[in-house]
Amino acid sequence: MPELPDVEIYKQYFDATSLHKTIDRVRVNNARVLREVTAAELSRSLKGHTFRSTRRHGKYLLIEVDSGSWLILHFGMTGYLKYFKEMADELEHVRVLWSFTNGFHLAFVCQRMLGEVGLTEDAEGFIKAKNLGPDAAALNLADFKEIVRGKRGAIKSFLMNQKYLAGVGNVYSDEILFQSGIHPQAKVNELTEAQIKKVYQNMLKVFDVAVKSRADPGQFPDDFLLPQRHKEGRCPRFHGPLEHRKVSGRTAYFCPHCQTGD
DNA sequence: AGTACCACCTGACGGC
DNA sequence: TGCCGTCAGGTGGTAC
Repeated sequence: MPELPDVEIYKQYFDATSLHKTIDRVRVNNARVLREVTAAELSRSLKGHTFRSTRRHGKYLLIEVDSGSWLILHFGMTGYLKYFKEMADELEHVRVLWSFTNGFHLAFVCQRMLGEVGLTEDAEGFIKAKNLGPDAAALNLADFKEIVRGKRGAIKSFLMNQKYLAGVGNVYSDEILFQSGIHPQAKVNELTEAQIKKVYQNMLKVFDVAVKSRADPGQFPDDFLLPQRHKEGRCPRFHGPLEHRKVSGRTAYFCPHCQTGD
Protein backbone atom coordinates (compact mmCIF):
# COMPACT_ATOMS: atom_id res chain seq x y z
CA MET A 1 0.00 0.00 0.00
CA PRO A 2 2.56 2.57 -0.95
CA GLU A 3 0.92 5.89 -0.20
CA LEU A 4 2.57 9.23 0.53
CA PRO A 5 4.39 8.21 3.76
CA ASP A 6 5.59 4.94 2.25
CA VAL A 7 6.94 6.68 -0.84
CA GLU A 8 8.63 9.26 1.41
CA ILE A 9 10.44 6.39 3.12
CA TYR A 10 11.41 4.96 -0.29
CA LYS A 11 12.77 8.40 -1.20
CA GLN A 12 14.91 8.46 1.91
CA TYR A 13 16.08 4.93 1.14
CA PHE A 14 16.94 5.88 -2.44
CA ASP A 15 18.79 8.99 -1.30
CA ALA A 16 20.82 7.02 1.23
CA THR A 17 21.74 4.24 -1.19
CA SER A 18 21.66 5.26 -4.82
CA LEU A 19 22.40 8.97 -5.30
CA HIS A 20 25.63 10.00 -7.07
CA LYS A 21 26.61 6.45 -8.05
CA THR A 22 27.52 5.73 -11.64
CA ILE A 23 25.05 3.50 -13.43
CA ASP A 24 26.76 0.64 -15.16
CA ARG A 25 23.79 -1.34 -16.45
CA VAL A 26 20.00 -1.30 -16.57
CA ARG A 27 18.16 -4.58 -16.79
CA VAL A 28 14.44 -4.71 -17.54
CA ASN A 29 12.93 -8.05 -16.58
CA ASN A 30 9.31 -7.08 -17.27
CA ALA A 31 8.79 -4.40 -19.87
CA ARG A 32 5.15 -4.28 -18.81
CA VAL A 33 6.05 -1.89 -15.97
CA LEU A 34 7.65 0.56 -18.41
CA ARG A 35 5.57 3.63 -19.30
CA GLU A 36 6.22 5.59 -22.47
CA VAL A 37 9.78 4.32 -22.62
CA THR A 38 11.43 1.21 -24.03
CA ALA A 39 14.05 -0.85 -22.25
CA ALA A 40 16.63 0.31 -24.81
CA GLU A 41 15.78 3.98 -24.27
CA LEU A 42 15.90 3.58 -20.52
CA SER A 43 19.29 1.92 -20.71
CA ARG A 44 20.67 4.48 -23.15
CA SER A 45 19.48 7.41 -21.00
CA LEU A 46 20.94 6.08 -17.77
CA LYS A 47 24.08 4.13 -18.58
CA GLY A 48 27.18 6.03 -17.52
CA HIS A 49 25.09 8.62 -15.69
CA THR A 50 24.36 9.25 -12.02
CA PHE A 51 21.20 10.12 -10.11
CA ARG A 52 21.50 13.73 -8.96
CA SER A 53 18.48 14.37 -6.74
CA THR A 54 15.01 13.13 -5.87
CA ARG A 55 11.64 14.62 -5.21
CA ARG A 56 8.33 13.08 -4.29
CA HIS A 57 4.96 14.20 -5.57
CA GLY A 58 2.06 12.32 -4.02
CA LYS A 59 2.77 8.65 -4.56
CA TYR A 60 5.33 9.30 -7.31
CA LEU A 61 9.06 9.32 -6.80
CA LEU A 62 10.88 11.48 -9.36
CA ILE A 63 14.61 11.02 -9.72
CA GLU A 64 16.76 13.56 -11.51
CA VAL A 65 19.49 12.15 -13.72
CA ASP A 66 22.68 14.21 -14.16
CA SER A 67 21.67 14.63 -17.81
CA GLY A 68 18.61 16.58 -16.70
CA SER A 69 15.99 13.93 -17.46
CA TRP A 70 13.90 12.33 -14.77
CA LEU A 71 13.31 8.71 -13.89
CA ILE A 72 9.78 8.22 -12.61
CA LEU A 73 8.78 5.48 -10.19
CA HIS A 74 5.29 4.56 -9.09
CA PHE A 75 4.87 1.62 -6.78
CA GLY A 76 1.32 0.49 -7.43
CA MET A 77 0.16 -1.73 -4.61
CA THR A 78 3.12 -3.93 -3.92
CA GLY A 79 6.17 -2.06 -5.16
CA TYR A 80 9.33 -1.22 -3.21
CA LEU A 81 13.07 -0.65 -3.66
CA LYS A 82 15.90 -2.92 -2.59
CA TYR A 83 19.59 -2.03 -2.65
CA PHE A 84 22.00 -4.93 -2.31
CA LYS A 85 25.36 -6.29 -3.33
CA GLU A 86 24.95 -10.02 -3.74
CA MET A 87 22.98 -11.00 -6.82
CA ALA A 88 22.63 -14.41 -5.22
CA ASP A 89 19.99 -12.95 -2.91
CA GLU A 90 17.51 -14.29 -5.47
CA LEU A 91 15.07 -11.51 -4.82
CA GLU A 92 11.70 -12.35 -6.34
CA HIS A 93 9.61 -10.08 -8.56
CA VAL A 94 12.46 -7.78 -9.60
CA ARG A 95 11.06 -5.92 -12.62
CA VAL A 96 13.88 -3.43 -13.25
CA LEU A 97 17.44 -3.57 -11.92
CA TRP A 98 19.99 -0.75 -11.93
CA SER A 99 23.56 -1.90 -11.39
CA PHE A 100 26.18 0.61 -10.28
CA THR A 101 29.89 0.58 -10.96
CA ASN A 102 30.50 0.05 -7.23
CA GLY A 103 29.11 -3.49 -7.56
CA PHE A 104 25.80 -2.72 -5.86
CA HIS A 105 22.36 -3.02 -7.40
CA LEU A 106 19.06 -1.24 -6.93
CA ALA A 107 15.96 -3.33 -7.64
CA PHE A 108 12.47 -2.12 -8.42
CA VAL A 109 10.48 -4.95 -6.91
CA CYS A 110 6.82 -5.18 -7.78
CA GLN A 111 4.96 -8.41 -7.23
CA ARG A 112 1.62 -7.45 -8.80
CA MET A 113 3.15 -5.42 -11.61
CA LEU A 114 0.84 -2.50 -11.01
CA GLY A 115 3.83 -0.21 -10.55
CA GLU A 116 5.35 1.99 -13.25
CA VAL A 117 8.81 3.00 -14.37
CA GLY A 118 9.03 5.95 -16.74
CA LEU A 119 11.30 8.64 -18.05
CA THR A 120 10.59 12.30 -18.76
CA GLU A 121 12.49 15.43 -19.66
CA ASP A 122 10.18 17.62 -17.64
CA ALA A 123 9.09 16.70 -14.10
CA GLU A 124 6.53 19.50 -13.80
CA GLY A 125 5.13 18.62 -17.20
CA PHE A 126 4.76 15.01 -16.13
CA ILE A 127 2.80 16.00 -13.02
CA LYS A 128 0.55 18.22 -15.13
CA ALA A 129 0.04 15.55 -17.77
CA LYS A 130 -0.91 13.05 -15.06
CA ASN A 131 -3.45 15.56 -13.84
CA LEU A 132 -2.14 15.30 -10.28
CA GLY A 133 -3.23 17.79 -7.65
CA PRO A 134 -0.74 19.41 -5.28
CA ASP A 135 1.26 17.15 -2.99
CA ALA A 136 -0.89 16.54 0.09
CA ALA A 137 2.01 17.03 2.51
CA ALA A 138 3.01 20.38 1.01
CA LEU A 139 -0.45 21.91 1.10
CA ASN A 140 -1.42 24.84 3.32
CA LEU A 141 -4.83 25.21 4.96
CA ALA A 142 -6.01 27.97 2.64
CA ASP A 143 -5.23 25.90 -0.45
CA PHE A 144 -6.87 22.84 1.10
CA LYS A 145 -10.05 24.85 1.75
CA GLU A 146 -9.93 26.14 -1.81
CA ILE A 147 -9.73 22.60 -3.21
CA VAL A 148 -12.57 21.43 -0.96
CA ARG A 149 -14.83 24.23 -2.19
CA GLY A 150 -17.66 23.07 -4.43
CA LYS A 151 -17.06 19.31 -3.87
CA ARG A 152 -20.07 17.21 -2.95
CA GLY A 153 -19.07 13.56 -2.60
CA ALA A 154 -17.92 11.40 0.32
CA ILE A 155 -14.94 12.83 2.20
CA LYS A 156 -13.04 9.55 1.84
CA SER A 157 -13.41 9.61 -1.96
CA PHE A 158 -12.34 13.25 -1.99
CA LEU A 159 -9.16 12.55 -0.01
CA MET A 160 -8.24 9.64 -2.27
CA ASN A 161 -8.78 11.53 -5.53
CA GLN A 162 -5.27 12.25 -6.85
CA LYS A 163 -6.63 15.04 -9.05
CA TYR A 164 -7.59 17.06 -5.98
CA LEU A 165 -4.58 16.31 -3.80
CA ALA A 166 -1.86 13.76 -4.46
CA GLY A 167 -0.69 11.17 -1.96
CA VAL A 168 -3.61 9.88 0.11
CA GLY A 169 -4.78 6.32 -0.57
CA ASN A 170 -7.27 3.93 0.91
CA VAL A 171 -5.40 3.04 4.08
CA TYR A 172 -4.26 6.49 5.20
CA SER A 173 -7.61 8.09 4.34
CA ASP A 174 -9.14 5.77 6.95
CA GLU A 175 -6.56 6.88 9.52
CA ILE A 176 -7.05 10.59 8.78
CA LEU A 177 -10.82 10.28 9.15
CA PHE A 178 -10.54 8.20 12.30
CA GLN A 179 -8.25 10.80 13.88
CA SER A 180 -10.78 13.46 12.85
CA GLY A 181 -13.86 11.62 14.19
CA ILE A 182 -15.51 11.88 10.78
CA HIS A 183 -17.39 9.11 8.98
CA PRO A 184 -15.85 8.10 5.64
CA GLN A 185 -19.19 8.66 3.90
CA ALA A 186 -19.74 12.13 5.34
CA LYS A 187 -20.44 14.53 2.50
CA VAL A 188 -17.68 17.05 1.89
CA ASN A 189 -20.21 19.87 1.44
CA GLU A 190 -21.87 19.06 4.75
CA LEU A 191 -18.68 19.38 6.81
CA THR A 192 -18.25 22.48 8.97
CA GLU A 193 -15.28 24.81 8.60
CA ALA A 194 -13.93 23.38 11.85
CA GLN A 195 -14.21 19.82 10.53
CA ILE A 196 -12.42 20.69 7.30
CA LYS A 197 -9.64 22.26 9.31
CA LYS A 198 -9.51 19.18 11.50
CA VAL A 199 -9.19 16.87 8.48
CA TYR A 200 -6.38 19.02 7.12
CA GLN A 201 -4.50 19.10 10.42
CA ASN A 202 -4.92 15.38 10.99
CA MET A 203 -3.77 14.63 7.46
CA LEU A 204 -0.47 16.38 8.20
CA LYS A 205 -0.26 14.79 11.64
CA VAL A 206 -0.83 11.30 10.25
CA PHE A 207 1.84 11.83 7.56
CA ASP A 208 4.27 13.11 10.16
CA VAL A 209 3.69 10.25 12.58
CA ALA A 210 3.76 7.67 9.79
CA VAL A 211 7.07 8.91 8.37
CA LYS A 212 8.59 9.09 11.87
CA SER A 213 7.42 5.49 12.36
CA ARG A 214 9.11 4.54 9.07
CA ALA A 215 5.61 3.84 7.66
CA ASP A 216 5.54 0.70 9.78
CA PRO A 217 2.09 0.19 11.38
CA GLY A 218 3.74 -1.92 14.07
CA GLN A 219 5.39 1.28 15.33
CA PHE A 220 2.31 3.49 15.20
CA PRO A 221 0.95 5.06 18.40
CA ASP A 222 -1.69 3.17 20.38
CA ASP A 223 -4.47 5.56 19.40
CA PHE A 224 -4.00 4.92 15.68
CA LEU A 225 -6.50 2.92 13.65
CA LEU A 226 -4.10 1.30 11.20
CA PRO A 227 -2.76 -1.51 13.41
CA GLN A 228 -6.43 -2.44 14.02
CA ARG A 229 -7.46 -2.09 10.40
CA HIS A 230 -8.69 -5.63 9.77
CA LYS A 231 -11.87 -7.71 10.09
CA GLU A 232 -11.49 -8.42 13.80
CA GLY A 233 -10.05 -5.00 14.63
CA ARG A 234 -11.37 -2.90 17.50
CA CYS A 235 -11.48 0.86 17.95
CA PRO A 236 -8.30 1.91 19.81
CA ARG A 237 -10.33 4.50 21.77
CA PHE A 238 -13.87 3.19 22.20
CA HIS A 239 -12.76 -0.46 22.03
CA GLY A 240 -15.89 -1.53 20.16
CA PRO A 241 -15.62 -3.52 16.92
CA LEU A 242 -14.67 -1.62 13.78
CA GLU A 243 -17.05 -1.54 10.85
CA HIS A 244 -15.98 -2.01 7.24
CA ARG A 245 -17.88 -1.26 4.07
CA LYS A 246 -17.27 -0.26 0.48
CA VAL A 247 -16.96 3.45 -0.16
CA SER A 248 -16.43 4.28 -3.84
CA GLY A 249 -15.30 0.74 -4.47
CA ARG A 250 -12.72 0.70 -1.64
CA THR A 251 -12.96 -0.98 1.72
CA ALA A 252 -13.29 1.66 4.42
CA TYR A 253 -12.63 0.74 8.07
CA PHE A 254 -14.06 3.02 10.74
CA CYS A 255 -15.44 3.17 14.27
CA PRO A 256 -19.23 3.68 14.08
CA HIS A 257 -19.15 5.19 17.59
CA CYS A 258 -16.30 7.67 17.19
CA GLN A 259 -16.86 8.70 13.58
CA THR A 260 -20.01 10.62 12.72
CA GLY A 261 -21.55 12.41 9.77
CA ASP A 262 -22.89 9.51 7.69
C1' DA B 1 -19.71 16.04 -10.56
C1' DG B 2 -20.05 11.84 -8.51
C1' DT B 3 -20.50 6.88 -8.32
C1' DA B 4 -20.58 2.09 -9.65
C1' DC B 5 -18.28 -1.25 -11.85
C1' DC B 6 -14.63 -3.42 -14.58
C1' DA B 7 -9.82 -4.46 -15.82
C1' DC B 8 -5.04 -4.91 -14.86
C1' DC B 9 -2.10 -8.23 -11.81
C1' DT B 10 -0.36 -11.98 -8.27
C1' DG B 11 -0.66 -14.58 -4.19
C1' DA B 12 -2.96 -15.74 0.08
C1' DC B 13 -6.79 -17.83 2.04
C1' DG B 14 -11.13 -20.23 2.96
C1' DG B 15 -14.64 -23.47 1.35
C1' DC B 16 -15.66 -27.75 -0.48
C1' DT C 1 -4.91 -32.63 -2.51
C1' DG C 2 -6.37 -29.29 -5.46
C1' DC C 3 -9.61 -26.32 -7.61
C1' DC C 4 -12.26 -22.05 -7.32
C1' DG C 5 -13.98 -17.69 -5.80
C1' DT C 6 -12.72 -13.71 -3.32
C1' DC C 7 -9.92 -10.24 -1.68
C1' DA C 8 -6.09 -6.96 -1.38
C1' DG C 9 -5.79 -1.66 -3.55
C1' DG C 10 -3.53 2.09 -7.12
C1' DT C 11 -4.91 3.64 -11.45
C1' DG C 12 -7.65 4.28 -15.42
C1' DG C 13 -11.55 3.55 -18.38
C1' DT C 14 -16.62 3.40 -19.25
C1' DA C 15 -21.45 3.90 -18.37
C1' DC C 16 -25.03 6.22 -16.01
